Amino acid sequence: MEGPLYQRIAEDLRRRIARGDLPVGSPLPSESQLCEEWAASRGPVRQALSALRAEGLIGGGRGRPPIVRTSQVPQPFQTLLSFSRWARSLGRTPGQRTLEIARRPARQEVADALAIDEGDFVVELVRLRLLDDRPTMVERTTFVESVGRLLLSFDFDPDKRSIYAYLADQGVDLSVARHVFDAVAADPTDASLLEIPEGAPLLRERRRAGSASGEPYEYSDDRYRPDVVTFTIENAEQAHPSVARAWRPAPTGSL
Amino acid sequence: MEGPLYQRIAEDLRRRIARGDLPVGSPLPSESQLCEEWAASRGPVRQALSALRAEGLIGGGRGRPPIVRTSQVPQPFQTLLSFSRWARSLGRTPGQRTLEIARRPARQEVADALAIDEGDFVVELVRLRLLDDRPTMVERTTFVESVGRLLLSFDFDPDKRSIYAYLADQGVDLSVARHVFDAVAADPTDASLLEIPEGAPLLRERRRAGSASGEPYEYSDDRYRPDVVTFTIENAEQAHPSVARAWRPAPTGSL
DNA sequence: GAATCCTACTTGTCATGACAAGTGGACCTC
DNA sequence: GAGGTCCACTTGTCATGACAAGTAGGATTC
Repeated sequence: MEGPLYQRIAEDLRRRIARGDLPVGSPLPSESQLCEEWAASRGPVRQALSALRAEGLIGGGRGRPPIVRTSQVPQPFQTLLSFSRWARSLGRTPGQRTLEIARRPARQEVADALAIDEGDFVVELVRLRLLDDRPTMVERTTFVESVGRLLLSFDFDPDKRSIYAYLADQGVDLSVARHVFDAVAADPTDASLLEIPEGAPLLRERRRAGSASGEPYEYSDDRYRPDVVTFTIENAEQAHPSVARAWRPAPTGSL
Repeated sequence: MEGPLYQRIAEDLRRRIARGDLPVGSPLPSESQLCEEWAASRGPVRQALSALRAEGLIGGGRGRPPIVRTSQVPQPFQTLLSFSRWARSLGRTPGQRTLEIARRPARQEVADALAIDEGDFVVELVRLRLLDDRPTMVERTTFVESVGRLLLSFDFDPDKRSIYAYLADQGVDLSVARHVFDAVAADPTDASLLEIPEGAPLLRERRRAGSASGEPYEYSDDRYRPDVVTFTIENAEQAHPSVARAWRPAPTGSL
């Protein structure tokens, strides 16, 4: 383990919480105990605890020791980015049928989103995503060519493996994303793939994702059956909002 | 000004930034200067700067002074809660036509959301919301009776004043909310009010808001014209997500 | 003139010490 | 036993001092 002392302390505590060594509801070691453990002064120890507090992992306050609040902080970024990872985190089985993968010139809308010129080559991927074998979402993703060419390689099968896991292995840094939600009517393709009437309302997520420096790598137009998937924002006056994609088990799910 | 020193320092800096005394892009006073100003040690000063950094107000790093990044931190909670406040923050003119305000027994779905029994009395409010006189959203809001009775009072006109501002004055503490997004087809009422064909896709936000202790006060079913309003989530791997309601000026807005 | 080096200044990290404020339990009193 | 008091222990806040790491600009060298 490297880095500053306070980060090592925080990392160690995070691991102990995640592994259940420090179960939910149990108190953390007191500051003075942590100081002894690490032969550190209170500065780095308090900095580490402050980081965990900001992540929502621990609570507590003056006079009482910090309490473990939750064993795992939700990871909204990965959850919103990868359909298959999200499905598995819910204990459901993701599936997919790749309908088309093509290298072609970018349309205007795509070029705008990816900050390239109209006509520049991009790699487009159209997939039907399934949840427990039920048609759930039609995904039309466009990658800039430098990233997309990795997907055209012969040793990658988009029906077997997560695209994002594969791209991460290849060194593609996807770490910022912007999701815009609206509603659209199902076009004939959507309707036949999702097994709904043409014109039925679909929840559309348009996503642009890219590197930390803001360079866009992918643009996607995803259309969900609203009776299967919803998106949720939890919001409090004095806290950071949390966002999540939610699966709707019953036809008329409650809020 | 009261409270701990570091909070007073942070508050003072926030005010200086908000008032334009420290414009966007300009460097803050160095830590040592702040120490002199406040006759404080580096501890509280750094704690204050750290708070501003967490709020996204300032940037900077080792070796370079902190830079003002933005003069006002977005307030996603209020922005998502109050339509009129959101509209005004965009420089647009909100409008509204109250179609119905009634005291009646709760339906099943509403009772579930408000954690009351079916048949308990609630106050329902149906409003058409306008943006620059264009029909934008149909809002069907239900309040628990203790809150709703405030709206039935004669000295409140829902077409003149923000409901949330009024309720806040009356001591109603709305500070946590949960928003669930999906898509629905416009029913005949939606269609005629929003001036769209029946069956057209609408972006639906179902919102439950309540007190900090989790007691629900209102449940709302809001249906937006997707060509006017979208919702956006900005997401980064190592940062808290930010959420916003967005106005779509052009018929085919870009991402 | 251009590249390099050096230096003053900045923030990041950590140690040590001190006191205030709040909690919870042991203890005592009634 | 009920209630109040006291005290040890916790975290919150702040001061002081030190060194590391990074930046930016001037001085030096080529």
